[in-house]
This record gives sequence, structure tokens and C-alpha cells, in this order.
Amino acid sequence: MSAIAAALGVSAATVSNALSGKGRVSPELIEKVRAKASELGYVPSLTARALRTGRTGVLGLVLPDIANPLFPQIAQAIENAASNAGYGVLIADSRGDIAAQTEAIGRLLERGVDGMVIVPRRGTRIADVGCPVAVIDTPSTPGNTVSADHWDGGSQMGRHLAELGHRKVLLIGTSASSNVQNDRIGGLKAGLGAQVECDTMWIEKVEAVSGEGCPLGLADKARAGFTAFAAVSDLSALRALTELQRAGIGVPETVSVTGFDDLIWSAVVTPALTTVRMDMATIADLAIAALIRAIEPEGEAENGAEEASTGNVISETDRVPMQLIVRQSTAVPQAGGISNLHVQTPNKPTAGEITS
Amino acid sequence: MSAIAAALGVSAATVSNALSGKGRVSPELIEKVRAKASELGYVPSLTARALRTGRTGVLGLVLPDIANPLFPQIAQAIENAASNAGYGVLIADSRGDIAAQTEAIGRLLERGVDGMVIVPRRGTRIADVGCPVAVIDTPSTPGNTVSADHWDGGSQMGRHLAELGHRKVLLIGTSASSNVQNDRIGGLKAGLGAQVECDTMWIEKVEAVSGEGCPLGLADKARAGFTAFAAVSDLSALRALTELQRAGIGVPETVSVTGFDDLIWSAVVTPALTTVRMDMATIADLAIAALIRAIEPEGEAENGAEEASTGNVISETDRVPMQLIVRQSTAVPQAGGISNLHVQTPNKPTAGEITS
DNA sequence: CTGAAAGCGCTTACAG
DNA sequence: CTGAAAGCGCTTACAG
Repeated sequence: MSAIAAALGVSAATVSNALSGKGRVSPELIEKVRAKASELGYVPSLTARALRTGRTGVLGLVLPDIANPLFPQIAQAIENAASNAGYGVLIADSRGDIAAQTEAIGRLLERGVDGMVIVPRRGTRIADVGCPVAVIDTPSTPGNTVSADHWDGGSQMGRHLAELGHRKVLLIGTSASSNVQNDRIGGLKAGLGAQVECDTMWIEKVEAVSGEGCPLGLADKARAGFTAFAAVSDLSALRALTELQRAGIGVPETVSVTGFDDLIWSAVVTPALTTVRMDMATIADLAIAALIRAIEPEGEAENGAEEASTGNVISETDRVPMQLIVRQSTAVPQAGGISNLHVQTPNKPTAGEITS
Repeated sequence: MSAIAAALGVSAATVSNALSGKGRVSPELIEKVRAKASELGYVPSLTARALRTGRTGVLGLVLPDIANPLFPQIAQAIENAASNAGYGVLIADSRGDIAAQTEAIGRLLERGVDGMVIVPRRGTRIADVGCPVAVIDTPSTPGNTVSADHWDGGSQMGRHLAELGHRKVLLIGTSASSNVQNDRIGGLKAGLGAQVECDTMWIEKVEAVSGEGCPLGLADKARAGFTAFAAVSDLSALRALTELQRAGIGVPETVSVTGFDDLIWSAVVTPALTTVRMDMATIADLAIAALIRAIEPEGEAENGAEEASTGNVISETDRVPMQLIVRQSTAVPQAGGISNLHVQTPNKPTAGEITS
């Protein structure tokens, strides 16, 4: 910057004003400064700017566990939204335990992030940290900022299954203390309606398995009359699908298996999984926008409503609809259990049918 | 810092020296400064330090595609290694195309990262950027800094399959231009040995499928005598597994399916996948260590050898061994194709057997 | 062993 | 419309 100022015989202040468009500088000078800047390959020092303005232009992303299969979707969406808004993204891994989450938040704070996006660990309530925070959890969690409408996603799936004629459905979850899972299950039950019988099975996470793995007894469930297995995550759905297939139970002609999240493999397995997808791009855009509103001093006076009792945690409770992605034509078999009524989808690959 | 100095009646320089242990300050004063600092809840401004020292303490992580299912493993390992070394990690997504990769690198550079870890897109040769770069690709890629020994991983898998008696193996890859995949396939062939017949099938990535998906014709291959399907990624292995199961071909009693990378679901499917795992923790540690060696001015004179013709790209070509994880007891059936010679693994979950 | 001074590169009131 | 000055919070030679 001083090089530009020297070359042009003007002051650094003028160069700064010209480049930022803040101060009133004559159009001709602005042009000259710009030209010189690009000629000299000028790259502003964001560090110096940060020291002066007190803002680093960096946002933190705190996740319960980076190893989570959903992480790629989240990270990609946040990174994209942030970089469109001119912000960088620093990652922090809570590695499971809650102490590590606090520590991770602390590290980000030390690095001077202007705000952070937190996907909290189950049951964690994010307290007031030293900067604006957008929480992505579920609409039913207090202090949530923006998230997918998991309940609605569940209800879409439930209606879909009910419409296909399923009357006995097994819901599969992994954590009864997860707000997300409870919302999804609540939605599923509501969508299935009162005349559909359903049970909920809470399964444990598998650490390491060999051979036949850790069977859930799903074949018995199928024999007991369950025709649909609705998992609250694609990972559980995949576990169910392979266990059923292995037991010789045809999917989807005998039973249907559905998941949640549209993880990368769900379109790739045979048969592909019917699932519900979060609109992470929109969620990320809203989260970043909320953060920026809190960070950048808008001309207007402060809204007041935004920063209520939660302190820095922005509570707006935006609900972003989820998308049902139907990949199996999971019509329930006729009473009697004939297994080949199912109309095979042609082999030519076609785009997954996406409903609303 | 100035608050501490004022409270103690010393200079800011002394506080700085006391806290950093650089200058020679009397032990008693150091203690007093420390006490005051923690009493005042002093948090040093990393921004100011960065401006002064020219180093930000932040490393960039550039990935070909954050949506890649391997991303969680990589990001977690890098974040962990970096934060142990006192560095933060800024992420950048190349979102597939090569222009975006260049742009992502540029954004990180503008933010003043001290160095970066790049997992390059296939076929990309990382040129000299403005800071130290550690490249994670394959040992056979020129300019590679550290990576798993994919060839060795393949050969471990090949030997394993050969020992189990497989004599006709189908290798499955998705990209003939990928160095990683070619290394893995080269290793597989070498490990299988000359007396094992093998074909390589290059399959296309599935964008979106519905119903029966996009079958690879694997059932025909099984009928043609292939008894093992060795994919170079767990994703392809999963695709193969579900397609074979769907076609009524028993895995593992009729054919075996193996993958690579030990992605999260590979232990969860039935039957669990035999796979090969990268030691990402070690790879990350080596990458970060190499970066730090290049960033932090060690007392000694520069090594010379490290920064050869590649400019800032550190070429050390460390090979980190891979781990074979046997989850299926995939003994090949007796000649004649009887399908129930396979000894079922007991249902009790046991830890996956990990070999070297 | 300790302190005064300069400066990293910017931006922001404030004068002119 | 343009410039001189101060200062963000640190660290690093250099004196004392």
C-alpha cells in the first residue's frame, strides 16, 4: 500500500480510501490507484486490517465429531457460504467429548474469529461465548438459530410410506437423547398416521464388527409383519438394508428401507435408498447471514430482538424444509406377501425423483 | 498486555519477554507477570503477533472435493495434528474443478496462511505457491510429500486374497487417471501373484440412480468364475456388495468383496467389508511436521535438500504403511462352487482383526 | 536484568 | 477532494 502511495505521490490514507471506496476520492485518482495496485500485484494484508478494525474476517466451524458422515455436506456448505461472503472458515473438532467442545471453542476465540457456527453435541446447550454464534441443531432446541425442519422431513417420509400402503413400520434410531432423531421420529409417526402400527427400535452404534456383524434381528421383524424399516439416518438404513438382504429378504419387493440425509452412498447401493435430504446450502446461507448481521455494524440501530437472553447466541429459529428423495418404488406387497408384484425400475440410470 | 505492564509498573517489553520466555527476565518477575496475566484473564492477540512476526499460525487445508467421503478422516487428522502444534486450520474446497483449486489456494494465501496441506486433484501438479506446501497424494507422484503407501496396501490385500485361495479376481476402479487407484491396483496385482487371473473394471461414478440403480453386471462376472471383487474404494465395494446380494449371490460364502479406506460404513454393513486403512494420524503428523520445519526458522542453516527444484513444495516422499483389516473370513469355496463351506463367524461382535 | 523506541500494514476520525 | 497523524497489540533489536 505504501508502495502504491509512493509510486503515485499520494498518501497511504488516500490509497486506502480509493481501494475501499470509503472516503470521497476523485474517480480519476481511484482509477489510477487501482491500476497501480494491480500493476504492483498488491495484496492487502488482512492481518493488519484485522488488527486495526478488530475483525479478522474468519468464522469458526465447531462440529461434534468431524468423523461424522454428514460432516462433508455441512463443511462444504458452510465453506461455500462463508467464502461467498468474504470470510474464511477455521475448523475445530470436538472429538466427541464435551470438554473438547469447550476447548475447541476456546481455541477459535483465541484466534479471534468474528463469529462461529456450532453444531452442538447432543444435549449441549451453547452458553454465551465471546462472539456471535449460530447454532445448527433442530427447531425444537432452545437457542437454535437455523436448521432443517427434521420433524417435517419425518412427516414427509411417513406420509410417503403410508401412501404406499405400509401398515406396520419399524422406526430405527441410535440415540433417544438426540433432538434431531426425536424430531424425525415424531414427524414419521405423525406422517404415518394413527392407523399405521409402529415400533421404535433404538440400536447401538457398532464400534467394530467382523463377519456377520452385529445383527439387529430385522429378519424376525420382517417375518413378524413389518413391511417398512424407516431409519433416522442413512447409516442405520444401510445397516438394515444389508442385514435384510443377507437374510434373503427382498428389498424393496418384500420390505422397504428408508433413511435420512442422502449420504453419498445412498444413491449407489442396490437398491438405492429412499431418503430425505437437508438443504444444507440454504441452512448454511442463513447461518452465515445471521452471523454477518450480528458482526457487521449495519447502519441501523440494533434490533434488540435478536440478542435476547441467550446473549450472543442468535436465536431466530429458521426452519428449512427437507426434500424427500424417492429412489425405491416401495409399494407394499399385496396381502399374502407375494414378492414379485414390484415393478422393476428400468436399468437405465435416471435421476432420483425429487419431491418438493 | 499493557494492562499487565501498568499494574506491575514494568514495561510491555518485559511482559512480552516474561510471557514468551525469550528475553532474560528474573524468575521472580516472570512469576509475578504470569500471576497477573491469569488474574486479568489476559489473552494475547494473535492478530497483533501475526502482524509483527509475519506469521499467522494458521495452516490451509485444500481438498479436491470436501464432499469426498474420505474427507472426515483427513480433516480430523490434520486438524488434530495442527492444533497439537499450535496451529489453526483454514479449509478450502476445490469443488471439483481445477480453476477452483487455484482460486482456493489464492484465498488461503491472501489470508496469510503459513503453509498448506494440499490433497491435489487427479493429475494436478502443484506448482510453486507463495508458501510451504505439503502434498498428500501417492509416493509415486512427483512432488508428493507424504502419503499412505497405496501400492503396499494393495499388495497386502492381494496376498490376503491369494492366500484365501482366490484364483480369479475382478479389480474395480473408478478412474484410470488416478495415481492413488493405479498404485492400489498395481499393488493388488503384485500381491495376487502371477498365477491368479485378474481383470480390471473401470466403473463410472453414479450421479443419481433410482430403483435398481446402475448395475455393473457383477452377477455375470460371478457366474463367469470370479470369486473375489477387489474394489479400490469402499464406496465401489459397497456398490458391488449390494448388487451381488441383490442378485442372490452370497457374500462371503460364494464370492468375496473387499474395499479400501475403511470408511465409516464398512464395519456396519452385513457382511462387514474387509478393507485397507490409511494411517491418517501418522500421515497428518508427518505433513504438519514437514510444514513446520519449513515455516519455523530452526537454529540450523537451511537443509538445502528439502527445497529443491519444486520450490516451496516439500518433497520428502514419506510412505506410511497401510493396515489390512480383515472382517470377512473370505475363504474361497471348494472347486465346484458349493456355497456353504464357509464357516460362519459367530454373531457376537468382535473387534475387526487387524493385521500389521 | 529491564526499558524506551520503532515498526509490522492497515483504517479512521480529523484537519485542511 | 486529499493528507498528516494516531493507533490497533504485539515483538525485536538496541541501550542502559
